[in-house]
Amino acid sequence: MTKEPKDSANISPPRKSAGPKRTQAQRTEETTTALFEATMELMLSDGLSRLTTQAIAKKAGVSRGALTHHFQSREELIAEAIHHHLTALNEKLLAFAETMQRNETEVGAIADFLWKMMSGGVFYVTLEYLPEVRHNESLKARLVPVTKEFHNGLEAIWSHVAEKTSCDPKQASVILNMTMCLFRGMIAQTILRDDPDYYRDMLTQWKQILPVLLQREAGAPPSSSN
Amino acid sequence: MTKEPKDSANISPPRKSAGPKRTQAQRTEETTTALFEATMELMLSDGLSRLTTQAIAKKAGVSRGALTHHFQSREELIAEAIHHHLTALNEKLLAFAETMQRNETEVGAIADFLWKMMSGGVFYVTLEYLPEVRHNESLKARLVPVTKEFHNGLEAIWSHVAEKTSCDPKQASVILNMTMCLFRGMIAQTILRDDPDYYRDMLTQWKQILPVLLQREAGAPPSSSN
DNA sequence: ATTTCAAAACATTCATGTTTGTTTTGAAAT
DNA sequence: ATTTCAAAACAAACATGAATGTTTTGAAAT
Repeated sequence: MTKEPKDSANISPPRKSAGPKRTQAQRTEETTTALFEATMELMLSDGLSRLTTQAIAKKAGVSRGALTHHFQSREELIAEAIHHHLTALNEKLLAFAETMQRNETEVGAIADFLWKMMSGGVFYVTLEYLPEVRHNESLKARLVPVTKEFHNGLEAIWSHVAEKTSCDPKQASVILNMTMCLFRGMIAQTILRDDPDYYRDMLTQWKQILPVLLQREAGAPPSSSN
Repeated sequence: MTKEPKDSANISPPRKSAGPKRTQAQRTEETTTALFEATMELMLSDGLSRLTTQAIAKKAGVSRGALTHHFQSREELIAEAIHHHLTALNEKLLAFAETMQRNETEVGAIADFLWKMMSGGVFYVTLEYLPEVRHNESLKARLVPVTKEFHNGLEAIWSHVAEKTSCDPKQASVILNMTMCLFRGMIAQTILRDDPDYYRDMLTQWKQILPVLLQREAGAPPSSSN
C-alpha cells in the first residue's frame, strides 16, 4: 500500500469538479474534445511518433478506458483530432476573409496574418502528420476533403485581393498560393536552421515583392514558354 | 519518378557470393553502405515510423545481427544513414555549381535543376526525419553541420547568379533562398493536394518572375515597411 | 591463432487492443 | 414522487504482438 495509482488527480484541471449534473451528450462532448485537444497539443510538443494513448488520456484528464470507449483505435482518435483541428482552422480563415470584405486590407497585412497563423505551431503540426498521410491511404482520404475546404478558404481571400489589384484572378491565385508554399518551406527550414534574421529578411522582402507581382501584366497572358 | 533498379536489383543473394576475396575494411564498408542505402530507400517508401531494423537488414541483404554489430542502435544507424545521404547530396550540388562556372546557365535552368533534385524524393525523405529532428536534440546536433554545408553549396550557386545579374549579392541570396523555400512548400503540399497542373503553373510562373526579381533595384535599399 | 565480421536464438520492453468491472445518467413503471 | 432497470460513460487490469537490444554460435580474414 505504498502508492495508490490515483491517476488524473494532479494532471491539469480535474475533470471531476466540472459539475455534478451533466447530461450524457455533454459528458461525451467534453471528454472527446478534451482528448482532441490533448492529442494535438502532444502532437506539437512531443511529436506524432511519441504520441501514446496513455499520454493522451493522462493529459486530457481521463482514463485510457474512457479513451477506448469513445474511439475504436488510436489511429481513429488521431484522425478525428486532426480533422477537428483543421475544421477550427478553417473557421479562423473564413472569419478573416469576412473581415477583409469589410475593412480595407492590403496584401502585406494578409501575408502577415497567414504567416502568423502558420508559424504559430500550425505547420509544425502539419509536418508531424504529413509523412503519415503519405503512407496511410485511409488517413489521407479522411483529410483530403478538409484540406480542400482550407484551400477554398484561401481562394476566398485570394479573390478579394484580385479584385482590388486589377490582377488576373487566376494569376493572383498562383502568386498567393506561392506565398503559402513559401511560408511552408520557411517554417520547415526553421527546424534545421535556427536563424531568425534569415526568415525576417525573407518575409519583409516578400511583402515588398508581392504588390509588384500583383500589379504587373494585368492583361499580358502567361506565355507558354516550354 | 523514383526508380532505382540500379544497384538494388537483387536484394538478398549477392552478399555471400559477391567475391571470395574481400578485405575486412571492404566487408564493413560494403555492408554499412548497403545498410545506409536500404535505410534511406525504406524511409522514402515506407516512412520513418515504419522503419524497422529487420526490414532494413532484409532489404540490405544482411542479417539483423550484422546490423547490430556495426551500429549500436537503430537510432545511430538512421542518423548515420541520413548523414551519408546528405553528404552525397552536397557533392551533387557542388558538382552542379562547378558546371555552372564553366557553362552559361540561366536562372530558369538552375530552378529546374533544384526542383528536379528536390522533388525526386529528396524532400519527401526530409519530411520524414524533420519531425524527428524537432524532438531529438542529439539527431539535430548531428545533422545541423551537414545541413550548413548544404546551405553553403547553395550559396555558391547563388553567388554565381548574383555576378551575372548585377544584383545585390545579399538580395540575390534572399530571392534564391525563397526559391528553395517555395519548392519545399510545394512538395509538402503535394502530399495532400494531388494536382500536377497547380504545381506546373506555379513553377513556370516562378521561373518567369525570377529574372524580374533579380534585375530590379540593384541599389534600392529595403525600406522597413509596415 | 586470434581478431573481426556475420548469423541466429533469446530476452525485454512497451504500446496497443481487449476484457472485465464500476459509476452515472435517463426513462419507464409503480 | 420513488423505484427499477437499461444503457452509456468511465476505470482498471490483462494479454498479445512487435520491435529493439543482447548473447551465443559460427565463419572469414589477418
